[in-house]
Formats: sequence, structure tokens, C-alpha cells
Amino acid sequence: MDMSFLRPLVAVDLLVFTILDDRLKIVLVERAEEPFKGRLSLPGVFVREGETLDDAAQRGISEEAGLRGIYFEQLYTWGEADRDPRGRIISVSYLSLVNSERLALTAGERTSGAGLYDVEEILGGEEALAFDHKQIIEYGRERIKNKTEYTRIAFEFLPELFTLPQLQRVYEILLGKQLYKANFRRKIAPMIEETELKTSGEAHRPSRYYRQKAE
Amino acid sequence: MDMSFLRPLVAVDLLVFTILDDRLKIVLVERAEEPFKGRLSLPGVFVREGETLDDAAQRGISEEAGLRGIYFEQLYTWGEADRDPRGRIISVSYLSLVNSERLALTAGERTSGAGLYDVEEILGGEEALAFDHKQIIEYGRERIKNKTEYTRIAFEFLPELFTLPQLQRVYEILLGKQLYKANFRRKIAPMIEETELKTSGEAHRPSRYYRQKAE
DNA sequence: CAAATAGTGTCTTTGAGACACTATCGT
DNA sequence: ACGATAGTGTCTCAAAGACACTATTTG
Repeated sequence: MDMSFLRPLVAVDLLVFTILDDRLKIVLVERAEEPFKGRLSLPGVFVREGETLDDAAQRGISEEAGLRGIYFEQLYTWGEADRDPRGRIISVSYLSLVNSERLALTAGERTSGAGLYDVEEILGGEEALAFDHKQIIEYGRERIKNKTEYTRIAFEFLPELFTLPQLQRVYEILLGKQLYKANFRRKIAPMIEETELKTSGEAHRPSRYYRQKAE
Repeated sequence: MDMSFLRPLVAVDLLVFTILDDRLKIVLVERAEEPFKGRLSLPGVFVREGETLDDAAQRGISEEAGLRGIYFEQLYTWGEADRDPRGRIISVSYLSLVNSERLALTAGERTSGAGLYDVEEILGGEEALAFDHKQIIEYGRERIKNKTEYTRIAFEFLPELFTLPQLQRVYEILLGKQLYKANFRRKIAPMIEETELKTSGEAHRPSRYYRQKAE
């Protein structure tokens, strides 16, 4: 086969988003090696022989966050020739959304100094990220905003049982705007299912727990 | 670098859609070589050294359809291990939408027996396509339907000047359902701009030509 | 009962859907 | 005048937006 054809390494870069302290956060790692040593970057793995892209993404999420059974979807494939100084590397990015409670559980055994970073600060800030990762995060942030409007991805950020004030906060963070309580509840009513449980112990009216209803 | 990492060939597969005779069509080629010799497949090219994915897609569209300056966007990246019997090949698919008048111009100088095929027939029919290309076409068809609802991609299928009955037919084909004339016109009103031109010579009331208005 | 948050009722505005009507061409 | 397609007016109904109100807990 003609040797002028590209035979690149294929990386899977992971955008693991979560919500913590009422802010959208993303998992980033500090690069331990050149290129871009010391800079923040998306966690990623190289695709192995015999491994599908989805497999590699799954493996990456397990390695970095110690998690299984999490929402993820392919985002976009980045193939600029100069995006990695080591040579041609194609990056297939994956979007993953997790409940921060589950993520926190495994934060102790984190390998490469993975940490949660505030997405708006990263995007608005001056600090340069490794490779084209800032652009990729921007793209992922946009996708989340869009999909929040016409899918149920917001639920991925919450545990199985949640209150409506919690759910509304998630929507507000993802959409970047305030919502009216009554309108919000009308809109999500078909997606949720009441439970008998309520919060307690707080100095105000308790709120009911719900779970997601089958579509 | 560890040799267990994948170094695949990277193909760019093109979904060139157009509308002809009030039907959604796609450009397919008959494979001249094994594997899948004789079967229909998406036109595609291998990505070359020093070429970006978008470059390769652009080159593929030029080669197959002889066209420049056409709408295209990356669709999805397919990386199943067994999708190509020759070995690991990653396929980055691109969606492209063209006005059939422009496509017809270059159909004479077509190289590899490229032809237009009815999308619904291909998807509904029994005939097997090469590789996983039927699945890819299905995915592209879905994307078009979705984007028709919240973007202006429908305009890509028409020349610069068009009548509203033409535009409505395009929408109906893409969405797969009939639309009410008055409602349709209200909805697209902000996207279009009147011209002074009208159709003529037909045995009924002439219709006005419009052009797309800047967003 | 006061502070705080949860939860509901309802008026208004906007847009989608359905349908009937009028307008203008060629023959 | 008629057939054919272009184009408009308007009623209805559902959803989005805005806002005011009631409810239930702890201290």
C-alpha cells in the first residue's frame, strides 16, 4: 500500500464532566512529560490493536476515574497535522457525564494527579492547555448545552433519587440561565416519577425525592 | 513507542446527499476491487501524510463530484476492529449536501461509475452494501432529519434563488412528512429575502423567487 | 411566628396546527 | 371560464414565560 497514506496513532481523549458545588467541572490531568509538560490536558489513552474506539474510551474512563457503566458518547475527531509536535496523532474525543458523588469515591486512588477544574474558568482564563484541548472542551461544553435542551442528559449528573430543586439547579448550570420553578416542573413532569421519600432535617419545607421515568 | 498501539489507515468516507426528482439521493460507487467487489459503497479516500481530515474530505468531494465550495461537516468516526477485512481502518465519515444542478454538471466526467441512488430504497432494500456503509448512511440520514429542524441545511439543496414551493418540497422530503403551506411560510419567513423575480411560462400563477437572508 | 425553601395556580404571550379562502397565470 | 398552483387570513390549541400565591419544615 502506498506509503504516502497516513498511519497515525489514534488517541481517545476524554471529557469527563460533572457538577460540584453548583459548578460544571471537568477532569483534567497535569502532563508529566513533554510535550506540554506541566500543562493541563484532557485524560486520554492510545487505542490498542484489536480495540474499538468505544472500548478505548471505556478503558480510559476506568483508568482515570475508576468508573464503569457511565454515560459516554463520541464527540468529534480532531486531525490537524500540527496538533501534536510528536507527529500525526488523530484524536477521537468522547464526552462523558458523571455524578460527582460516584467520581469522588475513587478520587483517592487517582493516578496522574487528575483533578476537577471549573469549566468556565478554564475556558475564560488565560492559562494555556496542552494541544488543542481548550478548543475540544469548548466544543464539548457546547454539545452539553444543546443536548440539555432536547435530551435527558441532565439526569446523568444526579444520583438515582433526586429532588426537583436539585434537578433544576443542574439544568440552570448546564443552560447557563435561571429558570422559573413552576414552568420547569411542568416541562420535566413527564420524565420523572414520584417516590415516597422526602428530605429532612433542614430548617425549611422538605422536598420530595423523584427518580427518572422510562421514556 | 509500544507496538501494541494501533496505527491504522484512516479513510474519509463521504455521504454526498442531494435531492433529485423529489427524492433524497446519495452518491454511491460500485467497488471495482476486493473486498466487497461489485457492491455499492460510499466514495472515500485515504488520508495522506500532512493532510487534515477536512482536507481529505474536501479532496474526496472534488474527486468524486468535481465540486468545490460545498457544505460539509464531520459526521462520526467508525472504528470497529472487523469493519474492513483488510485490517484495521478507521473511517471518519463526512456529510455533504449539494444542489443537484451543480452535481449534474460534472456527472459526465465521473470516474468510478459514481451514481445517485435513492436513499429510502437503499435503506429499505435487501441489497447489502460494502463494509458498514449502510449503517453509516442511516446515521447520516438521521442527522439530516434532525438538523433540518433547527438549522438551515435545507437551503444547501437549492440554488441561490428558489421559490417557496421548492423550499417547502425540500423540507417535506427531508422531514418525511407533509407541511401546511401557510404555517411553513410563517416559520421560514425570517430566513428568507424577497427578490423581484418570478417564475413564468407555466399554466398557473407564477411564484416569486427568494434568496436566503443572513442570519 | 419568622426565616427559608418547596411547591402550586393562573394570566399572558407565542407559536404550531388546521383549514378556508383569495390571487394569478396559461389555455 | 377553468384548471392548476401560488399565496394569505384567521381560528384553535398547546406550550413557554412571568409572576403571585400557598405549604411545610426548624429554631
